[in-house]
Amino acid sequence: MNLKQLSELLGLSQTTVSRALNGYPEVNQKTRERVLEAARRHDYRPNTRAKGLATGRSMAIGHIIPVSTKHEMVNPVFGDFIAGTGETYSRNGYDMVLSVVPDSDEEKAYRDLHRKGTVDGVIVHGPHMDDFRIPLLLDLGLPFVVHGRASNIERPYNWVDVNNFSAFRRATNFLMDLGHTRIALINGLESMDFAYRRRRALEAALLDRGAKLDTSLMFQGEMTEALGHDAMRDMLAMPNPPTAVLTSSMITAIGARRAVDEAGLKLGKDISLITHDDDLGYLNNGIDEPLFTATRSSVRAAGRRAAEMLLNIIEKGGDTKKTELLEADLIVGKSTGPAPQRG
Amino acid sequence: MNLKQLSELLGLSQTTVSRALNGYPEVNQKTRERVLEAARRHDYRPNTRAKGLATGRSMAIGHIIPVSTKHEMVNPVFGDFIAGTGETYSRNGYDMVLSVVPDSDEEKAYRDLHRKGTVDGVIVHGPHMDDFRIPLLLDLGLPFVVHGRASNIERPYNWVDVNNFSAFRRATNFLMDLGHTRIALINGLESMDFAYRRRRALEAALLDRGAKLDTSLMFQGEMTEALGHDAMRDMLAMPNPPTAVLTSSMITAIGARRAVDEAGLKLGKDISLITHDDDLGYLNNGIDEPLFTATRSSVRAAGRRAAEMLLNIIEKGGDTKKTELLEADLIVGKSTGPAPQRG
DNA sequence: CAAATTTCTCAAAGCGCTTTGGATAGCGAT
DNA sequence: ATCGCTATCCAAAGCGCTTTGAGAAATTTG
Repeated sequence: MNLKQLSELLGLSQTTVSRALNGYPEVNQKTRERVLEAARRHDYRPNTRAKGLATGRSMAIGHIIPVSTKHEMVNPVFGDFIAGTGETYSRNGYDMVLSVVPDSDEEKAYRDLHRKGTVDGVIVHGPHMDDFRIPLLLDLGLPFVVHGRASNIERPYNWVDVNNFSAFRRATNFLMDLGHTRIALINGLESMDFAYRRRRALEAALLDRGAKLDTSLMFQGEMTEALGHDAMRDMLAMPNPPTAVLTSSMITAIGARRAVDEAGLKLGKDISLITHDDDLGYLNNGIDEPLFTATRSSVRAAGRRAAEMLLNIIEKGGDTKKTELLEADLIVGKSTGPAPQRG
Repeated sequence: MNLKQLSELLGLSQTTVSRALNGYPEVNQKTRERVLEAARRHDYRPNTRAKGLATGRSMAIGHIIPVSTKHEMVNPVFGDFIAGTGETYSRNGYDMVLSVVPDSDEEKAYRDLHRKGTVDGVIVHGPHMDDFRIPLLLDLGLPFVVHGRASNIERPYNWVDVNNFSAFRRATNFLMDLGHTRIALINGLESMDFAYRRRRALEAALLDRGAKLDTSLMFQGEMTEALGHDAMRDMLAMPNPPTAVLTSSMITAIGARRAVDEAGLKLGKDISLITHDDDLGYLNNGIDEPLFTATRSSVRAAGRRAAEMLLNIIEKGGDTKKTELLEADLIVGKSTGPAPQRG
């Protein structure tokens, strides 16, 4: 059933039927009802492509996921993030189109999405400190929102980010209040902007109180369980191990905990740990009392906000760039305690 | 730059340019080269919607992700699976469109995707034993491939699945060879087909050797860390705890390990554990020696296979249904050992 | 050299929708 | 009766592409 058939069936023109369905005023109330009723009865759905061709809109938002041949890993946070964006899209009649491309083709993928008119806008994931995608998209003129920020980029753009700096500063201060001064960091790759900010926050908080940052306690890498485990194991084997550790993800925290267990130590007593918690559905940090003390910020909620911002930009236009900084909660759990006294 | 402009620029008709670009034979080699060169130089990309409208194809595959308001959880496996499908799609010029919908609207979502012509086919995730989506899609006539199977459905359909039954039977036999007879199962929700099959496999393997299945050792639920932890903790508190446990996911296995650690026991010595491992990028099961003994099958590879099957069906047609059963590897790691002798 | 093919190119229709620019009818006002 | 509105409706153009059905030019054949 298409528009033509529907209109013939009703004895009306396509124009009138189209207007009736799309809520234009210049159509009699009676006919509008007749049209709506017929559309419902025949389960009429306008063809997306035809509609898009006529309106110049695609009613779709793109997400590009680069995969590297070296470390072909999908960010575990990704599923929850797009669950958030996706909710917003479908509530507003948009589709989400995902492109999984080799990272060497990433620029081409954005250009194609734009030239081919597949999407009305895109969301950029996991920005690096100096991310080429931002100037690229600004130049293309394709509406976009970045989940995160890129420290080295001057030109304004739209973003939604969690305040990584304040979160990790608070976490550091919390540990120092408990008497910790040797604080390690098991971070994501510091070419990623969020990781860079977290490290800087730790550094700043330590300096603020006259403590020093020990670079031998700084680890970075893909945030796997193995990274957390190996880093923690190596630190515990040091002559002078840290008394507290910050980790950038629940997954690395779990790995770190394994190393602590293996060493026969107890988390929150022998060594303290604070992790960042993206509040992923399948990895919740304890129901009643949280397992880990954590800086928590729902990545799913961030997805919702980013999508809302993008749709708003696409529909309302407006040339001033929008930004939104989400604050993380500091949730106190069982993994932190006073710094142990050295004998 | 669109077709019209490009053809005017070349002094050719749209017909000829279109044919030259799409590789039709009835165009002079010289002109074809001229056209291709001009298209390249002006970075011409045909508009997706216009092309789709003309051809009746959308060059897109849909994935529908239902979210329940009760347990709004995104399957952690999902990210890797669509990484697999997505690779195949983009290699073949297809887009992937994702729809996140409240589970109450799921049927409508499939119908809409079909009526609106948004996609040429869909992939169905996580089938239940008696999944309404399969007859629905068969009736709609929308090409689809199921990742998994639905035990209670008779009509043939296309699927790609891992052999859950043989995997869990092998795992059970492996444990029994080590002397274990009290074997627990921490499963996914048994309304899910894969979970049902795994339980049946355990049951069959036990019966085969004259052992009995103890229903008090059977757990099921969303496969979270907490499920694994709580189930294991409860079992260890039993008067007669199991000596071995099967888990359905790495995440629950991690939770189970935590309970074992908390009880001061040692995995692979005091209690054995075999988990199913979907070989997720961020959760790899040890580099050199696997942490957990596991039945391993890459969900990403399954995604690739499912996508290839679907594209093949869409392009080649053919009415006989295709199926593909992937075998899981049994990987021996540190979490299993001989059954402890009771004092 | 004319006729029959083959090769190459094009104009125009069509995909299913929106939107522009009228047309028509009804109605009170002149 | 005429005019000016307003309220409704419609025919047709257009979005950017593919494809059908022909025509012109080049080539082969008798």
